[in-house]
Amino acid sequence: MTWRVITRISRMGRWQPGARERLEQAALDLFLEQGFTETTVPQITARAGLTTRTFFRHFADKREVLFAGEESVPERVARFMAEAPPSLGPMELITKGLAPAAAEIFEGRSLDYLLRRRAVIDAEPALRERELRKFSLMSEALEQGFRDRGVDHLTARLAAEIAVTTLRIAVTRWLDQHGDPDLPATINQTLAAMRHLTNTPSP
Amino acid sequence: MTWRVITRISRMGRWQPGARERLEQAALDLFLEQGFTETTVPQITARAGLTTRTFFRHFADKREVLFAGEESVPERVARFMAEAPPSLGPMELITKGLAPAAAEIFEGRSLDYLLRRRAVIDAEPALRERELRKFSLMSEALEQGFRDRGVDHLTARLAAEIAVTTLRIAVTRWLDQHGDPDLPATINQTLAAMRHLTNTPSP
DNA sequence: ACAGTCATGGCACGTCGTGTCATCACTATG
DNA sequence: CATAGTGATGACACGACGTGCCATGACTGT
Repeated sequence: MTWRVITRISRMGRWQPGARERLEQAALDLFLEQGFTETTVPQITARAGLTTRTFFRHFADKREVLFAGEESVPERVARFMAEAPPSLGPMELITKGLAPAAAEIFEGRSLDYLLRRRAVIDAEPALRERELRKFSLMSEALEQGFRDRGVDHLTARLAAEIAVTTLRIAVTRWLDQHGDPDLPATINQTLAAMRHLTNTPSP
Repeated sequence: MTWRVITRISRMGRWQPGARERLEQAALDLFLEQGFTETTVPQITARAGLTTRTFFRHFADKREVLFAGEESVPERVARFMAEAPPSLGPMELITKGLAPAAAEIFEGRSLDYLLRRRAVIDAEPALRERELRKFSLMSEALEQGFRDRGVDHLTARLAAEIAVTTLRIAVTRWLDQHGDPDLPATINQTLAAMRHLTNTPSP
């Protein structure tokens, strides 16, 4: 019963477990209901049964509540690349590793959650900025991973950006199609299109 | 009615002309002296001889003062692509058009200004976010331009991202080398490296 | 000379994000 | 069982950001 939940939260408010998750859920719901800008932090914390100050202990700013868990992406990327066969060149590694890596990163989040989250982000330029930064951090981790594998600076940077760009476009297409071809398949399709485009001879 | 336009432009302000430019100069100087976060808007306006309220009439927020003039980039991109020979494919257009287009966009700004501006942006994550957004807007304009030339949706998106990525990396390298090989040459080098990377066969 | 236009000045206000200290539940230790 | 320690939360103050609103004064056109 909603009544019981609310009562328990309001009564035992202090130290109820899952504060972070409650904040994420309340924030996403409110952003969908009334928009990101129109939602204040006190509104989020009130729905989660917490105080404003606590919100900023869990998230650096109001936008970060939509990007929880992504801070581990760079180190996961680094581990993934360190474990890959050293013989693989940059483009080979992207071709063979991007799809499984992306599948690992996105596992555990439902398609419905991803779609609702994207709707909020796409509606707010400030949130799109933050999302671009997240991808940028991922690109930096990729670049470092390539360099650790002996790839020269420029090639590492290019390969990292190509990988992230492909992933971003593939995820967009995947969500546009409501997940119909699964993400790995969409990534490989996008990679194929990228190859075809860049291999076009210029007469 | 050309004389009317000129008159309006020459009358830039209530007391002293060039309010916008003074704000940009004061902001860049202060950001370099004491950092972006440590600089308040009242400090900028005090140095420029204006008030806080006036700052936000010229710039949407504190970060935008470093990106003045870039709001015209998307439409300039659109015009550039509309004027290009329709026979050129996406990759041909990038190969032949990116360098001159970039040269046009960056003309009139001194290398010293660009280097100091980059130092400020690189030191502040919030400013890097905004810069990523500017490139994203440029990419959207490019994508629309490709689609207007009859390119399919996915290829247009890929080509736009490749062009922007190449430009970004080339500008970074160009500034790293203090402008030694000029920007068009650096862009073409970067494009060559991109071609070489993506054309690598995967055994 | 007169009225209109427009950038600026000035003020109030809500929101964001942080510093600081107090409070309370849980835990370890004796 | 008592006590101190730990760690998350509550509560308050505060500066900075950004906006709405109206007043002011210089310039423009008639």
